Amino acid sequence: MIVRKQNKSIILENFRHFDLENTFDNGQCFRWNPVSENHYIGVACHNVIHVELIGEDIHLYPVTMKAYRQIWSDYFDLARDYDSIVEELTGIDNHLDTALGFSSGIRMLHQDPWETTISFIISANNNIVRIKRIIETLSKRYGSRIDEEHYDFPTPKQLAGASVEDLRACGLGYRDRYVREVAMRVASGEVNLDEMELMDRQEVEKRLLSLSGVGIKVAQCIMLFGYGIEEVVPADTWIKKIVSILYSEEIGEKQSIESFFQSKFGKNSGYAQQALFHWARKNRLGR
DNA sequence: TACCAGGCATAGG
DNA sequence: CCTATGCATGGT
Repeated sequence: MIVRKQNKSIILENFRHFDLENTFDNGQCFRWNPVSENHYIGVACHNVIHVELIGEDIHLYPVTMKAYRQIWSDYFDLARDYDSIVEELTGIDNHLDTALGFSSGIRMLHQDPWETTISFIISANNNIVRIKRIIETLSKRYGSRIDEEHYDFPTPKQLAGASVEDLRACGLGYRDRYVREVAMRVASGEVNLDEMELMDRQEVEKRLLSLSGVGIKVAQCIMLFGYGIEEVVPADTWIKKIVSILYSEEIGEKQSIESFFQSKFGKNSGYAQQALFHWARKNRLGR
């Protein structure tokens, strides 16, 4: 991989496996928006950052070489060899092959556990457009200003400063008290989401499930998108629909979707799940 | 206009 | 242990 700096940009030359739409509009993140087909802008890691495909190169800006090494290489998971992941997943199953073709170039972002936790509490029984709107409102009202039009995701203390009524006014619906309770527990230090980075899956899952508004599906999303635990398979309505339509003959009578995926697709089941989710949602499977 | 959305907490069996 | 139900709000 050739990385070079030009003015205020970091340029990844001739970079493979980074499709902007398939990465930023696949339901893993909520603060990225298109400027044009080959240009997205997002708020992540306390910054506003552009990602633009120019020719065969990916441009990240404004980014210093130091920030690239310390923050963005990890956030965009740039060191990972996605070609080998796709290669390992190809040829197992016709449906997955179709989904992988449609969902090419997805990168699994390494997102902040706190932001991921609150975001996926909000995601419960909700749609992606509305989830994004709510998170934008929370950031504008309680987050720190980054530039003229962008606000950072609120810190635990900033969010804990909002009452349930304040939160309800952000359009959270019945999830207002979940968000408040979790913000209070994290702000007080009773729950430390960062130290959980070092724990194993079982312990992370147990702790996440102790948070109000976090059930198994939301916990799995937080583990996959916030803690980089790749083998988890969040089973939302789309994945359940996929299984019922495409794999009902194959899956065991009382087998969980996760164990079905893991036995079929192995350690990269989380990636397989994300490709199938994206393909099903964009093609309105079963509708 | 109904139905649905990256489900959860709670009550009842 | 299990399944059933209510839930705020707005997108489609």
